[in-house]
Amino acid sequence: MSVRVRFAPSPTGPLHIGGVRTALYNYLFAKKYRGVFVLRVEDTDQSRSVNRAEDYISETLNWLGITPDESPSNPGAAGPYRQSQRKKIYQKHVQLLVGSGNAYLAFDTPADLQNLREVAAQKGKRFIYNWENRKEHKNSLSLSVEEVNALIENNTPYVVRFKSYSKGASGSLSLVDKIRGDVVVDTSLLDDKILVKQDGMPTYHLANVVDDHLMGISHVIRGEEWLPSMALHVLLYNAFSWKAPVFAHVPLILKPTGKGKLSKRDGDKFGFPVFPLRWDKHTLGFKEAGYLPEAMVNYLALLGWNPGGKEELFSLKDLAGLFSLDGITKAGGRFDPERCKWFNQQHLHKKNSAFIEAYLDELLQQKGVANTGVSTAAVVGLVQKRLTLLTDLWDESHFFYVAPVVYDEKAVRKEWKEKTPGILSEIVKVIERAPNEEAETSRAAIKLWAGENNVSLRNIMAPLRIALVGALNGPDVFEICHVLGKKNSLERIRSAISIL
RNA sequence: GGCCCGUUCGUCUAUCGGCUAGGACGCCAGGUUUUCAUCCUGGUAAGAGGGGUUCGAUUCCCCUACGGGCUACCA
Repeated sequence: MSVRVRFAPSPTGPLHIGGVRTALYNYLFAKKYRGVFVLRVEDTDQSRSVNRAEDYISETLNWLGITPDESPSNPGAAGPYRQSQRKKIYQKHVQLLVGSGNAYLAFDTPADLQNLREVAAQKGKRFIYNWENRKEHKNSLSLSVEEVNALIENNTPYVVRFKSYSKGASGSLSLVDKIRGDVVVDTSLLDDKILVKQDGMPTYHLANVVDDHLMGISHVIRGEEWLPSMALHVLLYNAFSWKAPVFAHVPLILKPTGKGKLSKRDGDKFGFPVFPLRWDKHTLGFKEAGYLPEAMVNYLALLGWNPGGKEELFSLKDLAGLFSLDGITKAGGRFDPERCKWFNQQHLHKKNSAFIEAYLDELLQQKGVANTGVSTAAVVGLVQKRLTLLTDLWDESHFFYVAPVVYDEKAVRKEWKEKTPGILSEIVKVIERAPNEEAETSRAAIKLWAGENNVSLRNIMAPLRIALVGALNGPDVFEICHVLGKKNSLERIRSAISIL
């Protein structure tokens, strides 16, 4: 059987990290079995759909490198890939269900239902529209054919409900989830879910089942929040006499601390992004926060799944080769920002330096730093291993481009002594005399001078660093000198001597 | 409340009846780097509780507790 999987988000806003992982698992599964990864947009709720959201989803998948094989913008033979464009298909199929007695028309208004709920709530119960009471409501089961026809003639709004269980039938339904194993449900506890809304649009349940079948989906890999609906969906497949796909419900991603699943607001609360890309001014994404798509993919893949070995650093390609539904965890996993950062650091260190150089060049342009003659490649060479986030780049490299204007107070107090200007003046001469600008040349020359003049290296290195960087951090001092160039370096030392 | 799912170090996880319970993040200590970071070495810390089954249970079963999800004319 050929593998066809789908990621079916609802375009109601920015895709969040849990959705991203579901998409990733679908992609990995498809690639592992040389199958097809479909993107289907579930925009059946007109009131909640946001135009921009569909683009956002595509951009996110592209950024992560998990591009769908079939999608609204790149349709295959199973289109259209937007549910709002498949209305006729659903109408046709729901007729089948009504015709076979598996579904019926219900004329109860939202107000009616609200009322029933309130009455039940007063008795401390919950109203469920099902086999126990469906005959008491206003629907094509309780009304005569003439009454129903009259209502339809009068354009009375109605919904279509699924007849989920009938009295006397066996309520025990055994379901199989690839991750959880057997799940037995009592279908007499199910309610008669609405299949088609008053506006003629299908609900998720109908659209989902019809589309998955028509699009030839072999495996439904989706979030655990759908587990309770699996029985309804299987019942629907049965009602259509269709073979149900394999279901795999993946565990949810939980908040780093506290209760519940990760939500939009947790980003602000914990100070990390929860969205892949920037959505608006207030919600920036992992990308803008300096995360690499490789790191996101790696971290997310391993949150809720693992291949078993001790290796943890994987590329998307590695993961696609290793992926298996069997390795998915049953329990929900907490999002750990620290661990996510670590993955980013690791991938950043492994990243082709040309990528970081390009990022730096762009950054310099943004900062309005004119051509300083400093080699971007050389800077990245010294600085790449010091990055955790891409956005650390300026912190780590600004002093290559902008001479210190202020000097770290604490550092100066500690390391800038009375004799320091004198020593540095001599160092200036030593550097001037050096035959070339190589780091090792100046290192050797200064070491030699220090030895000859009985000055401890500490009294040279720290002040030198303060003069060049403005603080006591950064790469090797001589390497900095080398990248800065002799002229630049000497200027900085002289200027520090005069200022401090 | 009802229904469903889950439960190994603080966190992500390995273990598919034999365990001195392994790895990773974090944290702590040491080393390298005359700085900081990287890197290396070591340390810290766990199978929710109670019953079974078994020669033996983290592993299988039951109960309890706790956590999570669902319970819309939202997905």
